[in-house]
Amino acid sequence: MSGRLLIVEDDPRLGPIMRDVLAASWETELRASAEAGIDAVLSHGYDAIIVDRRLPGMSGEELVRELRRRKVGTPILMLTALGELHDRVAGLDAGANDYLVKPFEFEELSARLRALTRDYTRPDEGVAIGSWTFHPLDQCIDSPYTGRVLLTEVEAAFLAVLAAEPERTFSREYLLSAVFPRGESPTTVETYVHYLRRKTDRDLIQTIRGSGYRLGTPA
Amino acid sequence: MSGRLLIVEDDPRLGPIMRDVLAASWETELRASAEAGIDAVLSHGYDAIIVDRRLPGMSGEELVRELRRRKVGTPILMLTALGELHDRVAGLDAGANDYLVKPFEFEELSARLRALTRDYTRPDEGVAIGSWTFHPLDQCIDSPYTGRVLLTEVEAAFLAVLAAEPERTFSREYLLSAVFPRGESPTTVETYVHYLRRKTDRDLIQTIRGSGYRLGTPA
DNA sequence: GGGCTTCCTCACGCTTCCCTCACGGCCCCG
DNA sequence: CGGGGCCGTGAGGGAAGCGTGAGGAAGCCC
Repeated sequence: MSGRLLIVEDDPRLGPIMRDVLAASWETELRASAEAGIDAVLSHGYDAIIVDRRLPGMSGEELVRELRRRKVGTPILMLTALGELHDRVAGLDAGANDYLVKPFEFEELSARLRALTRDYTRPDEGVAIGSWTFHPLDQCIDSPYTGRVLLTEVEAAFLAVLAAEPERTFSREYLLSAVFPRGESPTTVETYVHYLRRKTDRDLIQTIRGSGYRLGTPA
Repeated sequence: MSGRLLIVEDDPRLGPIMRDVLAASWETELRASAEAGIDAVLSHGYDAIIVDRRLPGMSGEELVRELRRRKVGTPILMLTALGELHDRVAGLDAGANDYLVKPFEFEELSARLRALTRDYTRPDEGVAIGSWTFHPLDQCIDSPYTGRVLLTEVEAAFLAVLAAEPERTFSREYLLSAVFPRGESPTTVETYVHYLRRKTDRDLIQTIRGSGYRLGTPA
């Protein structure tokens, strides 16, 4: 199982087929409209997304643009019946990472997904967060001033999610589903923000009132 | 100029053409064999690599595999005359990030390179308002002089409406119905103009007496 | 088994924000 | 120059969102 995959496809035949075929190697989820897709991404988080270019209402391209605008960095593969050059260019420039023309073979789709989600840079050196250095594998975080602080498993997982995309603001629901797979109480998020802030410093995690939390120093 | 690009291509006609065409947006370098390509990568570092699948001696696929084995994470686009499915799958599984079949159009090659090297984590540029830069999603506004100011939800929504059409003068009623869906008191508009002016500077929003408000830069 | 850490829930209290209102100043017109 | 409509500004009530401490349940190590 390579991770979580979202498919945004309104074709009532192709959608379910893709979902079922790819279910062999992915935890797949299917949505039939761009709006539903955005909702899903913002509240759950995926490792890859397949988007049909032609969707009822908001198009696949607009969907991609909206997600990129919201700083969602998840790899996106765009799917289309149109093989024209300018369509492909437009799709890629909207923010898609790859482009596949229908009809396609599932084996190629699988290979492209694998290529998109491969992670070549698994840093062991740690991630910089403000003046701190976070070591996900060692579950600790260093400061040049106050030294090293050990984190618990959940604290480290929580911070890792935020650190994966430092510029992005994560909603409460996203964090909840990303860190706590079973539906925990929403206030748990606040508690762990509190723990991390107490262990490090108050400004490590920023509150965006009404939206969620994000890392670091906007000032 | 998007960065440094390495082309590994032995075709004495196609290689130089690619190098010259892509030189418009990349600092390009050309190598004619896999071995020379590996040398170049290990000693220089690039932001993207184009590899022909068919090369004299060591193949493009082996080249990719070797680079990945050495933990080189640079995005690689593979190029080939072979359009067969199993070739494409093999190329991607070797570690290439994308695959383009000859003959191709340069515009698509460019678009795919752009897609491969795009950095989603860089902060978006925001909307310019006078000397300020407004970031709707982050709910903040930057000034080169006084730094960043955080806005509340309603303040940001209010400013977003004005910024959508910077040249337009918005009536009080329009702003009221656009920002405050339920019919709020008309003076609320004045209050939020006031909040925004206090947080930024007096000239950010201009009063058009008898008509409404518009964004700065009067002339 | 006892004491410790960790994980998660809950409820109280506080901060922040939203919106209203009333007063006072400014501008333009008569 | 005086008056009336417009607009700016400060204070404040109410509510939503968030922070924080206490505490119970479960696992771990002695």
